[in-house]
Amino acid sequence: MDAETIQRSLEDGGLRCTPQRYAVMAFLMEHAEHPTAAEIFEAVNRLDPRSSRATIYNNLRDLVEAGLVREVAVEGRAARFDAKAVRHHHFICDRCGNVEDMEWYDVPKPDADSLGKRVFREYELIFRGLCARCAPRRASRHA
Amino acid sequence: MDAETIQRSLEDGGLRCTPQRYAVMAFLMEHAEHPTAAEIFEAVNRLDPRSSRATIYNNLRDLVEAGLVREVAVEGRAARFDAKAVRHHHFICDRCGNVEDMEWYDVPKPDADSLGKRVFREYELIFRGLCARCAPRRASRHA
DNA sequence: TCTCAAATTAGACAGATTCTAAGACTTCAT
DNA sequence: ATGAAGTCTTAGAATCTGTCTAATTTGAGA
Ligand SMILES: [Mn+2]
Ligand SMILES: [Mn+2]
Ligand SMILES: [Zn+2]
Ligand SMILES: [Zn+2]
Repeated sequence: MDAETIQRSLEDGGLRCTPQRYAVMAFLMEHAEHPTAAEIFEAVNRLDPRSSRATIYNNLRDLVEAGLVREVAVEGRAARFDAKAVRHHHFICDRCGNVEDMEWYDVPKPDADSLGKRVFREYELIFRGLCARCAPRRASRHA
Repeated sequence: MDAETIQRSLEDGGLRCTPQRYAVMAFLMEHAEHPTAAEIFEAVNRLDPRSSRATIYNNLRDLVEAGLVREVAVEGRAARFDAKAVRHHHFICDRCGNVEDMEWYDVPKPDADSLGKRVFREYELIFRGLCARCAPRRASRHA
């Protein structure tokens, strides 16, 4: 992944390009597996400069607020993060909790009636079932 | 809500009808506001018999596994629960995190190609934006 | 160079959920 | 009715995730 590209996307989001912030963004742009904050912390600290846990969380928050990163909540597990490159839906595995990207397609938005006074911003489609790794051992009941 | 109905739905799910489990299921069937485990704990303990926190969580897990209850993960907040009466989508407020029901409508499932070896079980549509209560004060930045 | 806001840090803290180990309750076969 | 075996509940400890605090460092701009 080109350093220029990463730096530019931070600046586009109105964020200064600090070494720690750069490391988080770079890791997310290079890894599409929806890592958790803990995984990002571990990964970026295998190389210098070291980032503290607080900084990982601070930067993830900043990146999400800037719209550069998406946070995916998974029931009962740590949040996962995702550099929003191209629009896409998600598939979440019932068994292992893995989040996988699914090709984007539009679906009809809810009509004004059912929205009422709510202000619509976006939607996403979540598919559930068993991922390719879990499907074969479907019979076994526990992770 | 009819006691018979609640009891029957537990048995349909293959679960024994204990007083504590009944209390959780009854509360969920009578309250559509997607309560958290803590809210359920507090509510069912305003009357006897008392349920411990562990029992609330145990029973919520059992109910979810039995397919009687849905768990809704919201970024950065406690999980919310939902007796799956009628099929519906969800609207989640960006500002206050409230989860609201939206009328169900079908959308096209992903094609076999993009599913690959995954086993599809269900999908849900999540809308995001501002709820009716938050929309008016849209300008203010913090909850 | 100086100043000041922004960013980082270690560690304390808090909230949500799970785990543990013991006891109580059910079921079911005698 | 009795006893064994499994299921359920419980209090509290433990764990995991994420936030906060207060002190320090950094770096952009004057
Ligand atoms: Mn993704
Ligand atoms: Mn609902
Ligand atoms: Zn899986
Ligand atoms: Zn709201």
